[in-house]
Amino acid sequence: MTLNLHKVLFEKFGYASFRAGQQEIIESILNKEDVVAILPTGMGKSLCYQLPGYILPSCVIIISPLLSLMQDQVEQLKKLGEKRVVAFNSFLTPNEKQTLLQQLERYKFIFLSPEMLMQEQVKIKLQSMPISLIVADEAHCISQWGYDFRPDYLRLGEWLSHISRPPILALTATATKHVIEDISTHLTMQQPTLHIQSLDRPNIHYAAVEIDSQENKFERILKQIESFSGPGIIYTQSRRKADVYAQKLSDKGFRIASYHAGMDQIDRMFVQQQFLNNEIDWVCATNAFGMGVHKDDIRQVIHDHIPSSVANYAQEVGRAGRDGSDSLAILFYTKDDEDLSIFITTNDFPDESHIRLFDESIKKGLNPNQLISQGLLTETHVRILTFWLARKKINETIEILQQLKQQKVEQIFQMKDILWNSLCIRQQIVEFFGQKLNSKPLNCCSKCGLNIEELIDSSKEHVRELKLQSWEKRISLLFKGIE
DNA sequence: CGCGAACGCAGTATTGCGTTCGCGGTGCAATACT
Repeated sequence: MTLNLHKVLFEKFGYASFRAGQQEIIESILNKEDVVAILPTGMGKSLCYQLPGYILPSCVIIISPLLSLMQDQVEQLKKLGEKRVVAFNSFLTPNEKQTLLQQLERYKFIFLSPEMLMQEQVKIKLQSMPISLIVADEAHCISQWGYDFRPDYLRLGEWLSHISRPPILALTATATKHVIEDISTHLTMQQPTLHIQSLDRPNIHYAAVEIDSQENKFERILKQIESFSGPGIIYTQSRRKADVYAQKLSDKGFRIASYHAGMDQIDRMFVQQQFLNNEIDWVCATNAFGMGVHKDDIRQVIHDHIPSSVANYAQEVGRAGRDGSDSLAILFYTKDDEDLSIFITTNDFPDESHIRLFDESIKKGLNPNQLISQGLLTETHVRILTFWLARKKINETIEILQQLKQQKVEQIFQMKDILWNSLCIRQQIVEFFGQKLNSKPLNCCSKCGLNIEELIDSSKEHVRELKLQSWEKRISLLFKGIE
């Protein structure tokens, strides 16, 4: 078995050895176990389902949260020479969809959103097909988005009960014990095998800096990107601020663009591509930016606010330093940041009046979409309430949503506490995810003592080494291609 | 909730002040229109 795996690894992917955790995960999958795998960003998660795909007899279904992520992975597989790969999503025309649906079993790797999986004709088709493996990519989304944003994530359990259920693999970079439980519940896992790598990223150095006023934040960020270079991401809390900062920094001569959900899909893809191609050095973005951005040499992640949870923070800073070289995660906060964070994360929640309004309109047989066009409810409200009121009584729904809202507020306080107290940031993050930190790197974080000058030197040195390495690697791949 | 921009007013300057208004994250799919 082991020999066989290495053979496939080399022949299909061109690697001589596995990275930490990969082999164990793949062996569990081939052993027909349900698996929850937690691998830090950049540790080769996709290989964990791609390789078994070549060994297992039938297809692999990958549930993916973002269209851009699907497109990326499809392209990646195509580059490896795989033709039997497809993303079944709304980029397809109705005709293309019908055609594809009729010949879906021809494909080896099929990417879908949870929303698409819930569609009746997709359900029926997948019921009739042999499936070897189901993968939940970025599985923390089940917990993070399912309850109050994209309820189709919570419908996966019901969906799974209607197909001949193969083993399931859940992949993520960040999950607490609670999130792991959520994942296994909603993916109907009985006793999943856990493969958990250390979440600590020793080459990421943390800093939290208090700023006396909102107005001074920009000047401080400017100073920051002048002294410790990019490429990097600046996270802001609003779309407008992302645009304003990007404009101001662009005027100062930085190669930068903004990125947020208010932009066209095309523009967003363009910015991401420019960043990956080193045509710009900075992206100033809301939390819309990041998932699926496979850029290895991100040197800085700057925050202009307090993130809405430790999990979000870990995801965002985790995008730095995938190449292993020293990187900086620096966060600027003012004491009043939390007010806006609380407002933004809880504002969308349907309250009791929304819930009763929705319930009454359903009982009267009215279409809830009317309430949207009257401006009484948002689309998200309707989606969330449709989900909960179909499963819970009205009073239970009110209570559940109130609790969820309260949890959101608590998550902000947890984040704030990590920044404000005097303890090591790294240690607190690692412990938040239920792990133990064995050792701290030099220049660990702003609370342990951080010398940014030293970081700049060492990061330059490491980048130089890496460029040499990748040159050798490129040559070896070239020869492989000729053979 | 809390901030900043825009507005309105006074009334003889190109500013000052109080008030109102608008804004504030994350995505899918499908539809309508060019």
